[in-house]
Amino acid sequence: MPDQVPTFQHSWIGDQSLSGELTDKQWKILKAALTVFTEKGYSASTTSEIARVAGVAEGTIFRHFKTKKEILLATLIPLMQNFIGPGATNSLHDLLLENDNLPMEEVLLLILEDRQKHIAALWPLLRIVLLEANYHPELKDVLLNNVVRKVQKSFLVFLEQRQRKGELRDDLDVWKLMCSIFGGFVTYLVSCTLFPEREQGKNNRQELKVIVELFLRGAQKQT
Amino acid sequence: MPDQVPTFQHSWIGDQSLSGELTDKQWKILKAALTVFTEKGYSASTTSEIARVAGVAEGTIFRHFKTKKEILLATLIPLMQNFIGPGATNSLHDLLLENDNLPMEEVLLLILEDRQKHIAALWPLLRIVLLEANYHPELKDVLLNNVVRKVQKSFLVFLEQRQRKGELRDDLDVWKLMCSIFGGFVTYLVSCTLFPEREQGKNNRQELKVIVELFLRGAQKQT
Amino acid sequence: MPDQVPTFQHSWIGDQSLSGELTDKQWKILKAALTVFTEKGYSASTTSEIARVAGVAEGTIFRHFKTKKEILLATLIPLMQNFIGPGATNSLHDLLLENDNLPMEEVLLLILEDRQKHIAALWPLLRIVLLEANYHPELKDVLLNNVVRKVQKSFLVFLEQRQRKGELRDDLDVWKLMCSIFGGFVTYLVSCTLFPEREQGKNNRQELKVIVELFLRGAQKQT
Amino acid sequence: MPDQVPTFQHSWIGDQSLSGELTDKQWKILKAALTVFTEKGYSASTTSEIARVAGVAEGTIFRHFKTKKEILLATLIPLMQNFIGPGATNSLHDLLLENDNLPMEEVLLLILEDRQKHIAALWPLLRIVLLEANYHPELKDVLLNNVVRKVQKSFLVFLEQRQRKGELRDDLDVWKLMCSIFGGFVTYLVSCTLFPEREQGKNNRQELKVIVELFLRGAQKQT
DNA sequence: CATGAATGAGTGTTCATTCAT
DNA sequence: GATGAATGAACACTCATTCAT
Repeated sequence: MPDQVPTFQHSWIGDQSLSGELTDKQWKILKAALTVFTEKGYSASTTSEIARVAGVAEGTIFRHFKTKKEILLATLIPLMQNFIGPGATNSLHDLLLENDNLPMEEVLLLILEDRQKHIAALWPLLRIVLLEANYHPELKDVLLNNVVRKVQKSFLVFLEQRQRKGELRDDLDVWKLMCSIFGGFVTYLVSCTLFPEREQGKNNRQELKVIVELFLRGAQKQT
Repeated sequence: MPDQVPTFQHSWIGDQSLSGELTDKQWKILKAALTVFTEKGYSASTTSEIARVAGVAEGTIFRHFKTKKEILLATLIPLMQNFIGPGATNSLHDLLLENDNLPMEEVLLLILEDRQKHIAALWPLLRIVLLEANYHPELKDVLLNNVVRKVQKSFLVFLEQRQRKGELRDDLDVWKLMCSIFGGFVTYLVSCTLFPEREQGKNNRQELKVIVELFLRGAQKQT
Repeated sequence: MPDQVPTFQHSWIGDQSLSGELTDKQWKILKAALTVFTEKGYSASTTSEIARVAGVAEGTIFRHFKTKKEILLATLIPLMQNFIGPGATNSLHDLLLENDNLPMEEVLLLILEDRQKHIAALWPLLRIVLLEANYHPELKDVLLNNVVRKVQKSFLVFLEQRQRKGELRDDLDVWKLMCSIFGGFVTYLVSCTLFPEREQGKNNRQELKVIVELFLRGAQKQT
Repeated sequence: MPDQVPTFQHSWIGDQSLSGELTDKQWKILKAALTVFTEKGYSASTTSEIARVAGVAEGTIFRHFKTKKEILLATLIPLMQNFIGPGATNSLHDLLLENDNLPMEEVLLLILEDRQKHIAALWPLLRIVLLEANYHPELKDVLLNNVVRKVQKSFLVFLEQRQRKGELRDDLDVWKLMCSIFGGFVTYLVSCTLFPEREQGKNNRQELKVIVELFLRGAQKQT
């Protein structure tokens, strides 16, 4: 996955790499750190293993990053800022632009399919971000501001548009609409992972369609 | 929270406390361990801090638990089996029994209010369980079998009843119904925590009502 | 082996058991200590294992012996004084008395056979005594004075008798005679243990006979 | 003693020092370990004392040796393979070659004198090897194969030669001849150490001569 | 007198960090 | 800049010894 990341463009931790350029060494170290953190979590990872995986000497790591914690931040924060965040909204944005005239139901299905692919590809990275954000406020802040809020915003914008178009109820808070569709969708993804037997042999697109339909028409039996 | 736990009645790790009785010392150690794990996570916690918090010598800990990991399991597994799991279903069960004749909408509201209180009370505990389950398969197993499956089941039973009564659509998988209401609800709770400013001055019960209403009637504008 | 030890009659370590009587508890502890020390050596043994093997509480041990080291001394010193030492000389003494008129060659054979049996029976005990004597001067003293010197003395007395009878050269130090026969014999025993394949299918008594014959007639080819 | 050891040329424990070169630090650690083990035995020695004696940090030890036990093996095994073993046979070999035409009696005397010096110089090392071989099969194996068997072999070869020359009885197992002279000699050495008063004022060479003479001519009075 | 839970100094070992080369 | 040996504080865990019951 990191191979698609062009370069870390914006901010950086500490005083190194202010230019936004990453040397080959730094790149190798961060890639290695991500691999190791992803497998064992931050606390259970050792700098010596990161060095080994990166193919550099242990001392070299501390020439680029003052502490182990700085490696964590230098790995995850740029990834959130430049990769997870943008990645989460860009494709969404394009998708919405290109399908502005499609009916709600179909656009939502496209969105969910796109999100599903995206999340699956990013899962190991997302997992470590979500886990470590619990113990490192710096991560939590960036996660909220650069990922969560952005995703919310594009969703909200989309929902508001459709609301204005008259395709969605306007007696309800858009926020709750988002909770509903997003929550239903994520819970479905999680339950597919936890209980894979339940989804065996089913058509994924068909299943997502049901989620969308349920969101739009509601659970109550029509009389 | 642990103060409400009467005694750990069922299983226990290793051969100690098979009777389900916890000595005062064991209780103190586990309570301290829970506190420390909750604050720092398992890996970053030290047995010496647990001992300090428990007010016992470090050696005492190892008289009761062979390894640090056993402390983790001995803390979280019984809590899941005897406290989180039952706590998650018991009150739900009673609630459903007592309100069998209430309309869907009202019962769901009662359920969500009850769940919200429950989750809020348990949050620190739930958080550490969810986090550590990522690194300890033993925890994941118990979490799935003693908590997740149980909660699902009571939900499903309830939804199926109402489906049979004709109050819910029967052209849909109950499982998806559950994903929808459960996901919408949890996402709402999470977003309240992450963005408290959004809920300020709002009536909680009123908000939950909207969630329920949205679930039942759907997001699409009625024509 | 300890079952044959009647009671520890003489000295005792510390102020307990001056009477020479051993309570049942003390007996059990010392027997257990001997077992454990014999298997793992003193340093690698733990008082908790001794207690377990003895079937008493760990605290009970320290009611009878002030320190772990005192257990070692209380176990091995009386055994050397009352069991190994006497055992090494008594049977020898009897054997010599009863066979005063037998020729040198035959008596020596009887002696070696008797010693071989004795050493084989005592080996685990002798081994721990010889090993720990290297690290505990108190043990070394008792070993020298109560075992080594005694064995030497009976040997020397015997050899001197035979020397006076004209059966042994009197131009040589009896001491050296003893070194020769004793050393040859012990080396033979050790090599039997280290290289058991070498003795397979051989008649033990015949082998000992060769040792004796070699000692008496020498290695040089007679012309 | 270690100062005479040039470098450890052959095998080594683990994957360090395969080249047979020892860094200064490794050398210091092993020398310190040998000192401490020699004084207190393996079990009673602590890695912290070894570090102190070696003049390095405790952590440094574990950069070179994975466990305490590996220190023991890395110390004693190469010493047996490259120092004790060869040292035990080399000088013997030369001695026999150079004195092939000397009479048995004189060669044996030279051998014993040489062995005596050798053993005296090596005694602390030999002692710890013999003691710890009782608890560590790996040590026992190397001791048997690289020391004991080698010494035996050179002895046996020598004795067989002399047997063929007609200087030793050929009606006897060479093995027993070896037990006899070797055992008598070692027992003499041991008794000199245990009872130094006995040898005071005596001429060592003269004493060894008696041992040899006794071995060759036997203890029986010639008529 | 016997117990065994409690102790805490000490153990072997790890690891983030430093620094001479 | 890169190295990797060295560090030493901290870690999980052990165990001889104590002492309230």
